[in-house]
Amino acid sequence: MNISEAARRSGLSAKTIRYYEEIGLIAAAARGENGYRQYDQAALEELKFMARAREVGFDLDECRQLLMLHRDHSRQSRHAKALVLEKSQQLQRRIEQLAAMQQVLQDMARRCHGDEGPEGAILEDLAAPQEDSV
Amino acid sequence: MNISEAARRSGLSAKTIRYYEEIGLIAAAARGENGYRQYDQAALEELKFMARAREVGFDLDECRQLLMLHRDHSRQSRHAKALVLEKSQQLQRRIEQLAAMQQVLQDMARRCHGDEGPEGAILEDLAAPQEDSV
DNA sequence: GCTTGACCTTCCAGTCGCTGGAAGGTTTAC
DNA sequence: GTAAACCTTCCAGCGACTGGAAGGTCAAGC
Repeated sequence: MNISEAARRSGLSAKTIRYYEEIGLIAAAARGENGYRQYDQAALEELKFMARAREVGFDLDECRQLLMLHRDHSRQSRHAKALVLEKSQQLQRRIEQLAAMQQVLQDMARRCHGDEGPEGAILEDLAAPQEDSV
Repeated sequence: MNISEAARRSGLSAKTIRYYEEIGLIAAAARGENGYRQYDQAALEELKFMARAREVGFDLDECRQLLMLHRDHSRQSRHAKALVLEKSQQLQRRIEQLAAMQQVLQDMARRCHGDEGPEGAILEDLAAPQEDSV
């Protein structure tokens, strides 16, 4: 299949697929007589793997590691597990951060009349946050 | 005060402060005889405002809008409230996304022996995720 | 056979929000 | 006097793409 079909099926954009190839993250695709990139099932699986790993929050370097583990999936799930656990903890921390921020925003919105008022509470909040938030 | 002191007190880096000035996000700082940037209390307040707004998740363009509202804080808290509510909703969606991802990672780790096994479940998961996850 | 439009290719530039580093001037402390 | 710690400007680079230009190819319709 051509690149746009591979893109559609993997969930990556054609641009992104070319980019991954360019930086050596995935193997260079086979080419047809016309020079077009050709993707077979195995290549598509790697693209899907990448899309999924990116979605789940791995950065490109982590994806590279996972993909390598995936390719020679002889053993070494320990590496993969460690990677996943670390990423999961990172994600947990990030979620907590965002939740705290969201709390601040909610408080700000709640305390703001939103119509007129002398000078809405929101901007005050950003200028000098409440003691008890975040 | 000089830029490093302003940086210390605002929570931004000196580099970042210069960058904000360069892109016209904050007013150009006054200069001393030696050409060094000088920050007074008012300037420092704007820097703090920026640091806080960034922390809370506004991008630079949103910060620019909020800062403008903050400067002529005559009225128009409606704009600020709308901005904050929208951002809060965005944040909510992002949190839900991340939580879903984290769930996937946790499932992956849980189902992975992590020592040997034929080929740990993690890489399988990325290649072909479980029907019931995400 | 010709045109149209949707593909495909490469390459270069830009995005966002900084960060690092070079090359040089100034101030402060010993 | 000199060393360290500031400050200045400018230019390059990060990650992970995205957009666009310039041009080649392919399939369908007339």
